[in-house]
Amino acid sequence: MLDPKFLRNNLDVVAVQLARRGFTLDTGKLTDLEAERKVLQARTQELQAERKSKSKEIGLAKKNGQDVSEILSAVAKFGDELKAAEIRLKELQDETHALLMMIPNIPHESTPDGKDEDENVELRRWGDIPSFDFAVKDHVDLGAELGDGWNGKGGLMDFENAARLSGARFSILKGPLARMHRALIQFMLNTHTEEHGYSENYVPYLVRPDALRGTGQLPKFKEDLFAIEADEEAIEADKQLHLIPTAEVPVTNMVRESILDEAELPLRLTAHTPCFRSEAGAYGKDVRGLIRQHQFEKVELVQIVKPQDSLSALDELLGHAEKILQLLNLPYRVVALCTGDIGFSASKTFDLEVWVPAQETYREISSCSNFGDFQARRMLARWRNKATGKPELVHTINGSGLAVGRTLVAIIENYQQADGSIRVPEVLIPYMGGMEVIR
RNA sequence: GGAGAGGUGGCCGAGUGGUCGAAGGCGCACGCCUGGAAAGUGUGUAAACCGUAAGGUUUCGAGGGUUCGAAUCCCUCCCUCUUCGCCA
Repeated sequence: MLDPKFLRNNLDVVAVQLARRGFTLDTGKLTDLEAERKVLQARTQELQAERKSKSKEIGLAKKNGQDVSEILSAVAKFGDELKAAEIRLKELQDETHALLMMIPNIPHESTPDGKDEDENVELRRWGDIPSFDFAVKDHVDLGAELGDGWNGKGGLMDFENAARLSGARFSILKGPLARMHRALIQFMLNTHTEEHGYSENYVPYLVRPDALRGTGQLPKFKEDLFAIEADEEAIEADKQLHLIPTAEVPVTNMVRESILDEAELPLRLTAHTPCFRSEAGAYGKDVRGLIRQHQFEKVELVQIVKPQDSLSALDELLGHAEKILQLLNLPYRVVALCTGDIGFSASKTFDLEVWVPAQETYREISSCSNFGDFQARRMLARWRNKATGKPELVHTINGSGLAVGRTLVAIIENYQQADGSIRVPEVLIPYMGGMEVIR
């Protein structure tokens, strides 16, 4: 959420900044709401102050054994007006808040302008794109042909069977492929906790709407989430559980409604979780196979930092994600997302895109964003500034380190051999019980 | 799921209808003391919101109710702890 105070005092400036990302701010609506709110709030508070002082008078008078009937009737006179004012004020505040919750973050000044992903800016490339002296296959074909005879049928990557259980966009991994998937998770977590200073967390996969509002998935992106069936009462009480679309939600919300000591910062948190997304995007070659699933695994990196540190922390976190690709020797590039492509809550985002040989292109494998105080304000996550003695909003940063399924895709395709077998990346061999090739 | 006990400021903890946003302690900040530190000691220190400010409003798990007035009384719900049952 944007700072409501800043917003109403700089409506036109904010509108211009939001226009950079293609969002049209309804300034007229906000102005109208604000005008009515201001008058009403002043009046309401005036009446409340009146009631408060009168009530104190009554208390004193009673104690002194004086007659209070005169004061009582004075209070009764404006009771109805006060009640009506309070109700209307609440309505106005709720309406304004609902509007505010639908407004995306302001892009950071360093975020390049652009209307969509075509205008993202490539910053650098790493690694050598492998050349093959045979026709490369994609991971779907490779996976289906691997493990001949393994448990009878279906290859090591089986979408047909998964579809029978769960429908489209689910997958089954078997044998050494399932193990490599698990190996990747261990490898990523070990690297981040042992080399990059993150603390490991195990977190809930089901969360309440408040947590999702905190990080920005709600209220605007309800259709992308899987919700658990709940009765009217639970929904009314705002307790309906949702499957997490990313570990960002439970991990970032670990600091919600708290005031952190300055000495505790920065917090570097990591967690491996499954992620569930119901997004019903178009099918096509570029989302074939394991690329876009309703259920996938991810190792997430989150940092909670002081505002002045967030830009450098984003660079640092990006480096931590890059390190995984480097250790796996997977070629990738770093892309700065333009204003038209950054997510709702983000002010600045770098994507890591890994080389996918079968598509002869780079595909997103990690998205690292600085949210500024946007999520912190929604969560009421603060730190105590020693200089001022006051609580101030933290800044939040997160990124995938990495998406496990897509990393598996990248390994399968980049490490494929002419006979359809897959070499195991050097760093994963210990995690694979010494296995060097998957056949 | 049953029974019992609880949910108060950054933390602990007092407070059962009125001058309570709330004693006391811890922590923190600044000062005194000290060669320096610790100890001791003095003062200050909840948050959110409105307001340029002065100042004001709200908040004692959440929501509703009673009342001129609620941390305090009533109702509903949530959560935590203990215990029994069940279970991985």
